[in-house]
Amino acid sequence: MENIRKDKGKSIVAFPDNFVVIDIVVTGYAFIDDSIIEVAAHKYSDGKKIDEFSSLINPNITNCIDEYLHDLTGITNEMLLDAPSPKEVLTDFFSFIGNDVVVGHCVNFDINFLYDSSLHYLNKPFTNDYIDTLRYARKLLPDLPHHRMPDICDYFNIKKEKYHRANSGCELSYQCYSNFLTLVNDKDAFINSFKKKRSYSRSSLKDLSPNLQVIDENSPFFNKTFVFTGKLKAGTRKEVAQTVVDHGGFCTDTVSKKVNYLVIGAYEDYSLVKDGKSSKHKKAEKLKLDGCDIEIISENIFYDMLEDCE
DNA sequence: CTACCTCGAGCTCA
DNA sequence: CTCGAGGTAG
Repeated sequence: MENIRKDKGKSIVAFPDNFVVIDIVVTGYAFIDDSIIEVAAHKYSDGKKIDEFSSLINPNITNCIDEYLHDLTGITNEMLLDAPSPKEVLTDFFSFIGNDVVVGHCVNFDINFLYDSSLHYLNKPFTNDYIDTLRYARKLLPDLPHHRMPDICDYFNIKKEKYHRANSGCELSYQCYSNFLTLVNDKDAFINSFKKKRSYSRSSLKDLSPNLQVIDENSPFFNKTFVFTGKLKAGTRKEVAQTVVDHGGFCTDTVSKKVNYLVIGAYEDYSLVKDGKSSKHKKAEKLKLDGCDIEIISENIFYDMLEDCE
């Protein structure tokens, strides 16, 4: 399990003058059980296609194309009978690609398949760096609900016929790639947008406001401040916090002197929590010893309190 | 507060 | 891969 495909190339964001668009057709998504039955590669230099390669592959597995796959691709079992062996095709295919950067949509998937096949049939890894237009799509068109190949083609008005064949897959990937490049105004900014550290912004429970309705001043929640730790059975923390607020209470993310209740959910399965108590739990116990008005209650007691004021 | 870690879900590929 | 939602430490 460790260090799988350790010599695999990197997924890069770049604007190379020379690259090779690739696409493959496989019998399914399982890397171990399924086989590559077609490959294609289109070589580009300074914006022009200068060469191309494609071939079916005979994996030597009888009837490896079922009805579904035939309907999808148009490839038949008979067509594969005359095709060369994986070893022959892959040798020529990798030789054609050379050391160029590889481009494709969700090409990470193709790379993984090719890596495994290369190891298996040629006894060497596939190490080329690659540009995955799926990453570009998600970055440049964040509002699109999906970023599958047909979605991207529709967005750019690219005609997609028989795109489940390797050659047309290359063609479509290239068109998508070109269109994405036109959307990039500032190359450095684009590259940097992939390097940005992820933000850890968390919507705080403090800012929740009551959902409407009249607030019962006699409710045990009224003007009381709650903090949660662990996973709650009743739903997400925010949802539970909302009900507290609706009953006139407050919620925060941190335990302090102003907190009246700490609700203990399930956190045994959190690997981060050592010696059985979360940091919030320990802090609350300390505050209680110091004489603060803070109650540590179980999740179930909390739900009982909720029921009592329905 | 802010910064960083980690687990899991959803996405995408024929 | 990316992100949301949990955690921790300073």
